[in-house]
Amino acid sequence: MADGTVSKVKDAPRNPVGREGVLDVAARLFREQGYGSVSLRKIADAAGIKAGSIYYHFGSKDEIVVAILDVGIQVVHEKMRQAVSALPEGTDAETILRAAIGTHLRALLDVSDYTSANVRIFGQVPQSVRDANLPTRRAYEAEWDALLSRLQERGALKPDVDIRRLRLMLIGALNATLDWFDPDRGSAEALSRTYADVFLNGILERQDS
Amino acid sequence: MADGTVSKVKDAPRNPVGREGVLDVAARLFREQGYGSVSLRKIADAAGIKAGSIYYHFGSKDEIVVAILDVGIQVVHEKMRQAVSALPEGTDAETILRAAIGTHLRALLDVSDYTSANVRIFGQVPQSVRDANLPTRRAYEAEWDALLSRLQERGALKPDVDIRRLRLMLIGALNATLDWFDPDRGSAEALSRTYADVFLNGILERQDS
DNA sequence: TTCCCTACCTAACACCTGTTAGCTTGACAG
DNA sequence: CTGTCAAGCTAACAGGTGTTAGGTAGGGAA
Repeated sequence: MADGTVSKVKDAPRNPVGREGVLDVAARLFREQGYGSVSLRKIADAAGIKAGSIYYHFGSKDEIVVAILDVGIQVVHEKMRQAVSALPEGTDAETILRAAIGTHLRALLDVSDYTSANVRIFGQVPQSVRDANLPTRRAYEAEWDALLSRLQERGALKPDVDIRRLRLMLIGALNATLDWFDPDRGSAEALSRTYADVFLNGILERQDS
Repeated sequence: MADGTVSKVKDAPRNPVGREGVLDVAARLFREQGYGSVSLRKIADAAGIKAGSIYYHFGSKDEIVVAILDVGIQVVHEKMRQAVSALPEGTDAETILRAAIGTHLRALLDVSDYTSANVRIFGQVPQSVRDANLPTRRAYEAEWDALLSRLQERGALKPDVDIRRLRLMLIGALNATLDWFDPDRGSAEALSRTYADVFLNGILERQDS
């Protein structure tokens, strides 16, 4: 425990905000206010530093935004992959889909400012920023397409639905919740169950009793 | 037909852009580029006038945006109401819902720059502007809630789904298509059929054969 | 002709934006 | 004590923003 030099162990050295601190603050602001109304000075203020200092960590505003967009997708991608692969082999299609839907929705509504910021601002951001985020985005989309294709080939999904279109509908619908979700009216967990109910079985009462 | 004075009939007097011309151009730009990247100078340029001249027709930029948002909802509201009330009495729930869904989606994707602009920029606009648009929006939401409630009371919809939540899910899902819809990959008409299929009956293959 | 009114233009304003260059601070290593 | 280096500060820049005051062209009415 005791050694010659003091060093190494830092109690509260000066607590610099740092690159990650800036990113965290920026992600929260982008989620709350959208892209257009968040300036570098707002980010700096909220982080407790001055606007110019941001350029010590980032080369441009776009660089911040791209970083946030990428992390946002990586978070939800990783969580979704883990949730699905944690299920025992031979799990039925309904359970798998419920897990995937629930994970995506919780990442969006409960867990990550980065993921919600991504969904919120992707459509507001310059084309070059969108392009930079595309590869990451494509990877997540491919994960969903693979999952859905597997289930369809297994005969669990209706055979006539186009996978790409189904994925766009599904993720689009889930992402849209960000505009109106209110935790006081029910948890993300409960909402995800409702979504799964509707998407899996529809809303029509069936008369095959 | 013929009268003393020439007057009244104008062939092509000077063709002023006018208030409506500005609105039309602005709605298109907002739909294409979002709220943040459309300045008054861009609107003026596209309309063929100078920025200052816009203030002859509008008191502020917000006034333009509010006007566009309101018209956007009114258009789709009117069309949806007409489409549903044009159906003969006693039409089955599935047909009614397909009509409503199809009308909303076509207004969004085919018909109106105002409606698509509304969906695109509502989340990017200052709070005061959103508030100004709320009454119009509420009226359209009420129309949907009334429709869905009627069908649910009739026993056509599953009884355990909350109407408000169902409406948010449905319209949210439809509006999300604006982010990815590509007319080269299929018409809005066809897309609306797919949406109705999924929402009405779900995506799971049923084994009650 | 004279007047009016609509629809526009010109030129400027105060403010905010992203970005840059150069300086300061504080912790640690030798 | 000295030097180094990460982290942040100050002050300014060029350009874009919404907005305003005052001027102007041109058609219709009297």
